[in-house]
Amino acid sequence: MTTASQQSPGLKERSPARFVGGAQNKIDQKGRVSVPADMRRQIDLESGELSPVLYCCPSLWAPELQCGGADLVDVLLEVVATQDVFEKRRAAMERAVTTFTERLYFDDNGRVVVPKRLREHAGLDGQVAFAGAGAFFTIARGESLDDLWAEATSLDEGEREVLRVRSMPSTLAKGGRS
Amino acid sequence: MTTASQQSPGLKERSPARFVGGAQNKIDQKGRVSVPADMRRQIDLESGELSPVLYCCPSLWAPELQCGGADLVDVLLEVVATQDVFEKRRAAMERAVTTFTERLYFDDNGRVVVPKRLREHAGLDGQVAFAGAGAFFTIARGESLDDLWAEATSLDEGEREVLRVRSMPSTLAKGGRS
DNA sequence: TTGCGTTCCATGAATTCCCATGATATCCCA
DNA sequence: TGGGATATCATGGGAATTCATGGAACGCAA
Repeated sequence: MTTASQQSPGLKERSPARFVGGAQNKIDQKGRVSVPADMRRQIDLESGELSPVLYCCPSLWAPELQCGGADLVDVLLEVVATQDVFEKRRAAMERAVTTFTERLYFDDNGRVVVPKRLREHAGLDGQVAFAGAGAFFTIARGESLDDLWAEATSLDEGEREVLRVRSMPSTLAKGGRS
Repeated sequence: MTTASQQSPGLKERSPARFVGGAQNKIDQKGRVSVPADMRRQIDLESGELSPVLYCCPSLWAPELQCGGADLVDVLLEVVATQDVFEKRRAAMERAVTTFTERLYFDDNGRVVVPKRLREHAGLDGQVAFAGAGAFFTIARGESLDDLWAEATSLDEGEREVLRVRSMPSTLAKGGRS
């Protein structure tokens, strides 16, 4: 409600922040990985009656995979749309998003097989990290979760102070205006 | 029937969650904690038809957890969006807010299991303190409620004034909690 | 046959569910 | 307005289920 009114008119009203949390699982020789239960649950939710499917796209910005439900391509196209690049470049990106996205199916243990091409793009081997990113989640190297954590918790004092002050309850007591 | 329930005409029917009050509960070996009944009630309210879920995010500026309903991630992303940091830095922060925020489910007794990573971030063990903070509430080490109280009651007049101004939401100021 | 991909079953560990308990708080009615 | 009856809460422990993962069996094409 609150944020919906601030979004650009064209955007569809979708439930925000579906994928959260992080996890580390193993990928085996055959390329099988268990998708963390809670993320699978989100996919289940969204797919309703249909049998749940995982859409998986190599990130154009990092050695990782971007995954989500049936709306993943839409989501990624929106992301691309926010990029400040030339029209031609953007067209290429849109093309890539649609062309290289793969549709993966779950076995009855909640695993998917990540195709070799995608595995290689993200350098997946042994431990892999799942990271919720709102409208989608990412799969990357196993240590990447710790990297992210380190990055997030390594604020210098200046930043910390700014954050603290601005995030006092007053700032967060939303709902005042609409 | 209290007069406090009168709302100014402009306000939405569905008021945003306001978490107030404090409590101390125990966290057990399995990482389970009872969420104080009144805070749980706020979550229930806000979630409406949906089964109530608790979102739980490690604070980036203190050893504590920020918790709230389904809109917590939105709230935190708004905060991050106000930050004056490099684009790249902000992206990392946004990512952190989603990746390290966990979605927790209540058991029949109103308990949630706090994942190990979050427990460690906040140093939760034994007694833990819940503190309402407006749009969200925090979970921290057990003694911190007393610390908070001590801190709040030991401000000099200058500090007190600053705090008062910063933490007085305009709507509350004019709306008039009696 | 050999290599590759897929489906199925097995297993230990972790997590969730469920019931029991004591302690407060709330209600109700004389 | 007492004070007992009844709900609500916070907490503990054990049973049952889910999860992640490994490996075997199966089918298919080169």
